[in-house]
Amino acid sequence: MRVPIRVDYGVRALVDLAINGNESGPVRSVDISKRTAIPKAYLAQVLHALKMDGFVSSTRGPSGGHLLARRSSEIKISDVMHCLDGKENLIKCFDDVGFCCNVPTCAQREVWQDVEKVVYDLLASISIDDLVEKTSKMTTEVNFR
Amino acid sequence: MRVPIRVDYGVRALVDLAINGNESGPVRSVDISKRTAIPKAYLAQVLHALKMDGFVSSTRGPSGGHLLARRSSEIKISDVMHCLDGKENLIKCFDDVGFCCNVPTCAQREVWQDVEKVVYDLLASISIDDLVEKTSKMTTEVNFR
DNA sequence: GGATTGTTGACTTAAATGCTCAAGAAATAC
DNA sequence: GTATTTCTTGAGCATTTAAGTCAACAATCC
Repeated sequence: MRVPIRVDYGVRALVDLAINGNESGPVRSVDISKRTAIPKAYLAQVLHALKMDGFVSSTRGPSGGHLLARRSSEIKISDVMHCLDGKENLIKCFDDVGFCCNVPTCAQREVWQDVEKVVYDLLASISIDDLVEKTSKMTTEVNFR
Repeated sequence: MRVPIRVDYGVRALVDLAINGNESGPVRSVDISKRTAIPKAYLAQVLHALKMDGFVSSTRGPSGGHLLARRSSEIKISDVMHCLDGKENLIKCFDDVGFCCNVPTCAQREVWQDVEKVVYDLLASISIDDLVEKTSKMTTEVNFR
């Protein structure tokens, strides 16, 4: 059970956009890549997926780049997870009807469903903006040393 | 993010052992396999892993098989998870020192750690015996129809 | 000895993951 | 217009993991 790194990449990119994307114009993916150490070409894919789900907007050409399409406080980590980790379930027998043999008396179904819910609820309680706040606090602390 | 089916297999096998393994003797893996629809040879591996971690005992030869080595109320799903899903972390940068570039100011580390904890806590609150109880209730309900 | 059961390691197959590359399309600058 | 810059998109690649099979083996019981 592992969170794909691409979800973490997505969160990092959005946090970067929230910090560095302002009215002065969009942020180039190359710059995000440099700051976050996410491989350039891979980040492009991640950003594109985030665009498809309406979290960022993009413009091409010189002075083009990406911007948040929603307020950072309105993007929850659960959204990013859903966008980049797919829409599938924690365990296969939820999607695959007929995958689970003993449907009527399967007690552990509920367990995995509960796990799913608990994870989702936690991630839904954290927004990109929360992470921006936290990051700025951490940075301050580091600078004070 | 998906729970490997082998964890579910492990839980199913333990529940089966709790129900069908009694003082009359051990349970053959073939029988567990038939009842749970877990592939025979694969189940053997799962049972072996469970044995290595002290959850079941086994005897070979005719009238051999497996038995729970602990009380079913004292085996938590989190134990099974740990046994069969490995000891690694939810996201790679926890194990891999140096994998994460911006260690001092990485806010989302904490997020993934929280997810991990919340999942673990939930699974630690459920025992094999709880599932046995639940299963027997569900079976009764089905039979009453 | 022969039947039965678990043990163990080697293999196979399929899929997912992380990543790269290159040809394209849109926007801007000249 | 052309050149340049940026995102777009599909293809491909290497590695790992998951799920499963198989066969030789070891222990146990009759």
